[in-house]
Amino acid sequence: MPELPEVETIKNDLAKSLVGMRITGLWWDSPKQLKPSPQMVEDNIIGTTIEKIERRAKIIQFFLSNQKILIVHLKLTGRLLIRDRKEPADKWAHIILRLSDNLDLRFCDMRKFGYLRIMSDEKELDEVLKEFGPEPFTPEFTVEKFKKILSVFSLPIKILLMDQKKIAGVGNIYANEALFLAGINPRIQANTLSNGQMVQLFHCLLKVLTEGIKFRGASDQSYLDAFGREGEYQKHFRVYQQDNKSCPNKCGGKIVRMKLGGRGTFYCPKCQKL
DNA sequence: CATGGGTCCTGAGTGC
DNA sequence: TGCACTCAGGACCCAT
Repeated sequence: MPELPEVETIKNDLAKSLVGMRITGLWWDSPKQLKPSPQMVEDNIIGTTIEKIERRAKIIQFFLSNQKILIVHLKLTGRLLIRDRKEPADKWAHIILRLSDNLDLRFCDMRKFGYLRIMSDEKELDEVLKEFGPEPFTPEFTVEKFKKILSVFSLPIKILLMDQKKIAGVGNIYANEALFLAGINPRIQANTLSNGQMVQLFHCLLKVLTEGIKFRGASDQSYLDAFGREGEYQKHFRVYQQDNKSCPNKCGGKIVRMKLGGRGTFYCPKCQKL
């Protein structure tokens, strides 16, 4: 599933290839995934030029020449593929933007949880984006800010890490990996971590996110970049989906899978004690 | 503020 | 071989 590193990779691919392109058409077979409605999206994008493409949290933003912004959330199984129009149809393609130079931007989504949404102006976009917590890799994401957030909540630390309102962009893969690297049990209440543990976790989180970007994301089930290529980070998972394998720290223990907040959670009981 | 449940959706996996 | 069933999960919504 696309998290910060995967969405960042896709955004960079798109920015490289699509800035300056004109949107000439829209095709869809899944109306619910075009918000607020297919007609509204169509009316606001046709004939515009893509001026800038950015990412905030797991959301990709296309800034258009008419000052509207098209945002995309890939959720669990969404893909954005740049294709030549004559290339064969992609599996699970539900929305296609027709672009200049005979290009398609194909939104494919097996589970149909993702969406495209047109924002009428920057103000409306800001209303959405301001709900997110601090963005990793920006100056506002400091160790002090991180510690402050953790100290306010008694939630299990893994649930806090994945809460987009608290910290932006972190999902299940990178939360599991960061907690393992930091040697912190996913169930521990955030506000009971020691200063040292919080500092450690801050650095481990940035480390795994950096690794994820370096390896162009993790293709554990359905993720592909904008050119249809798999990422490599799944080859470097320490604990995510590694249940029953021996702990990478060679502690002699085995990685265990449990449920936390309804989500698959992977950890080493010996290295990440409660 | 915390916690737990339901919702969206469909491919993959299991059991018979 | 095929049918019925369960499971997975990001974000959001609701009730308690």
